Amino acid sequence: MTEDQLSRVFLALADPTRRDIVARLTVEDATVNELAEPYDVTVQAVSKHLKVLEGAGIVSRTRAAQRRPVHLEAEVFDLMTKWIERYRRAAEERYRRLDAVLAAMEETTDSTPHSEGEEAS
Amino acid sequence: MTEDQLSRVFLALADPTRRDIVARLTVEDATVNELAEPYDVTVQAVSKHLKVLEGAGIVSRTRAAQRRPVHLEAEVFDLMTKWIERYRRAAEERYRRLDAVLAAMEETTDSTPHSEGEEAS
DNA sequence: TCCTTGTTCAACCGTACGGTTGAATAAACC
DNA sequence: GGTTTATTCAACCGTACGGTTGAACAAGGA
Repeated sequence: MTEDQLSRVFLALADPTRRDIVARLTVEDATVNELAEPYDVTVQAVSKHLKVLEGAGIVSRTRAAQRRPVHLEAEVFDLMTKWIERYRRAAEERYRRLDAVLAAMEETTDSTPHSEGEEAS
Repeated sequence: MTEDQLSRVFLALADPTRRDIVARLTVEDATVNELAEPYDVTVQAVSKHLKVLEGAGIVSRTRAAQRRPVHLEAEVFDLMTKWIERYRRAAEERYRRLDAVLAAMEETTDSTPHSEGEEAS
C-alpha cells in the first residue's frame, strides 16, 4: 500500500524474467522449481525474483513448507492501471485542448497537422 | 522498441521522482530547470532522470538548445496498459474458472453466490 | 532414524542506479 | 567578443540489483 508500493510493483515488473513468471502464473500456480525450470538460471535466483514479486504484493506464497506454490495476486494490477490511466487520461485531455487551440489558431492560416512523436533509441 | 522497451518503461516509472515528473508533464511541457525546482536534488540529477524517461520513450526533448522543453509521450502508456490488462484479464478469468469449480463443488453443501466480474476494459 | 526433496539463507561478485561535484557545451544577451 | 543562462558530460561514490556457489532448514518417505 501507500505510494511506495507502486515503486516496488513497477520495479518488479521491470525485469523480463519476472514478467514472464507473472505471465505463467496467470495460467496456474506453480512452485519455485517449476518456475525455475525454463530459465537457465539457478533456482536460488528465481527464489529471489519471487521475493521481489512478493514484496511488491504481486504474488503470494501461502502454504508454508516443502512445497509452497506461488500464487498471482491480480489486485495489484489495479494499482498500476489506476496510476497509468490517471495520467494518460490527463495527457490525452491536454492534447485535445492543445488540438483545439491549434485548430482555432489555424482557422486563418494553414492546416499543418501536428506531427506525432516517435521514440528513437 | 519491442519487448525490452517495456522493461525500460517499467524501470523508469519505478522511481517516485520520475513518476512525479511524468505527472507534472501531463499538465504542461517544462524545462529541466523548471522540473528540477521542486526537488532538493541537483539539476544534473533531474537531467539524468529525464534521460531515463526519454530512453523509455516516455518523454521527448525536441527543440535542441539552450531551452529544450520536455514533452510527455502518451502512447507508451498503451504499451504498459496492454501488458497489464492482458495478464490481469487472464488472471481474473482464471479466478472465474476457479470460482465455477468451487461453486460446482459446493452445490451440495452451501450456496454462496459470488458476484460476477465487473470491470471496464 | 536417515535420506531425499524443495526452498531459502549467507556471502560474495560485477554492474547499474541515483546522487554528487566540477567542467564543458550551446544559444542568447550586452 | 565576452558573459550569462540552460543543459549536459565526466568522474566519482555508496548502495542496490541480478547472478553465482555453498550451506542450512523443513517436511515427507524409506
